[in-house]
Amino acid sequence: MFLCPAQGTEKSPNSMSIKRINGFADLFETDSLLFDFMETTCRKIFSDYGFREIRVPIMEYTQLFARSIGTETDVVQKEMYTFPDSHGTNQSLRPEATAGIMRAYISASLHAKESVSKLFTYGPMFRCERPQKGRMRQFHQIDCELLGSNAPTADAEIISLLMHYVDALGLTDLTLRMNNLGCPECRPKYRAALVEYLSRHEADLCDDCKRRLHTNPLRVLDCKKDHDLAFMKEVPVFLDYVCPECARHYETVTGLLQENNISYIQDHCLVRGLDYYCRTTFELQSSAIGAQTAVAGGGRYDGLIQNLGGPNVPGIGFACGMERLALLLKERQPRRKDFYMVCLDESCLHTAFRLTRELRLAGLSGEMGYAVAGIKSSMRQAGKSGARYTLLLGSDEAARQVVAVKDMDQGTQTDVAQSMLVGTLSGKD
RNA sequence: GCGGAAGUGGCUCAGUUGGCAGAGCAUCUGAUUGUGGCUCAGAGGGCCGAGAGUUCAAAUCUCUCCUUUCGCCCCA
Repeated sequence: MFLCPAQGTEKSPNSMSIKRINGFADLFETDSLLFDFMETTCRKIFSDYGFREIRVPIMEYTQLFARSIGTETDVVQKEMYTFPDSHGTNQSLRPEATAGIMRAYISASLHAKESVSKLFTYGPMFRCERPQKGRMRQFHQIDCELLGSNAPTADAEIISLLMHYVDALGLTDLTLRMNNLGCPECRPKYRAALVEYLSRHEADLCDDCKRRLHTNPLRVLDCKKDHDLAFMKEVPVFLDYVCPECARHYETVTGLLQENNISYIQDHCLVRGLDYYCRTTFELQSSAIGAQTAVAGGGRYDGLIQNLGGPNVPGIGFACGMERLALLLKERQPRRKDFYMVCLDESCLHTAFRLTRELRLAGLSGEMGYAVAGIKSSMRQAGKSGARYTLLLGSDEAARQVVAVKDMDQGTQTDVAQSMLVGTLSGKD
């Protein structure tokens, strides 16, 4: 201790508390229960549809994301957490899950083992954006991918699953928006026509859209500022450029949705931020969660696996933002504990510990006070724990240890032999 | 990366023209009640985000920085 300098009133730097990283959240019980609910419901429903869980690493080589998401996207350009490994090769925390799943699919040659692969995962993703409501730097997504089928029924099944899932969570007031993005045959023609039209009105576009016109012209379509401009009413629509195959595919998908009472809004302005999407595109929106309206989004990505060096296998999938779902979910109550063990006498502490352990091994849930406290504060703790039964363990005049079981709902109290405790509490359920 | 707003006990926030740092809730203690929830009394707990400046005097005024938050951008 003599090495320590005299402590004055100055605060030593070591005593400063370490802060949480901006955009990274701590989830305490209330939020944690919401995530547990979302995950449990997800596992149940997704597996009912034949999807299997896959867990992929949260880091991949940066190149994987660059090639799948698109080198020009903001996500790749400036939002990824990227570090060199010991050989100097860049690796990144995943900003989304699809790329990693595609890589795993190719690595494991799943296409050779089964014609169709239905996979889902959920977990943390990382994007270094400015945090705001519904947008964290570490955020969580549920991700669902259906690989190996280009059939419209696959598209409809994926959307049906998504709608089933949010319904099971008890969410209403969500809007499904749909659009057809076409294929590498027809989309470039539309894109060219759009750029040609918008270039003629470039002077009237907002500053963001002037930039978008060159980086991602389809994005101009869903600009909030320019949407109501007069010349936007005359903007070329994709429907006039779509090839017959894409048109037929999309009509079948939307027909299936209509037949099954899955309502949606046809939104010609709906586009995706990531490069790999084609044909069927959809987004699930809510107006109740702030500026970030998208709760889930997805679509078809038929060329992606081949682009990543895999076989030419089509795919469709979606990602669902769990923080955004959580904003819409009602608070969930923790499961009620069966008992709270109060020890009234120092000589009973070991017995209290043993009885608590026996009750737990028998499948009952509960806690015990760790030390003998005053009856008042002990009862207070018992009350706060919310447990159904308070167990009072103490010694009588003959120094025998006795347990009293108090029913916290009815206020009744009965003495119970130690050997009967498990049976008594189990029987009361 | 760019804007707006806000930082005062654990939490939610008052704090007047600059003049001793406050309330409610929570926590703990005590009283009362049959051994918890109600009521009453009391206590602990603060570098007023950080640093400079103005002033006899700054939580308060000025500047800088930091953090948080809501938007823009982007995305789920």
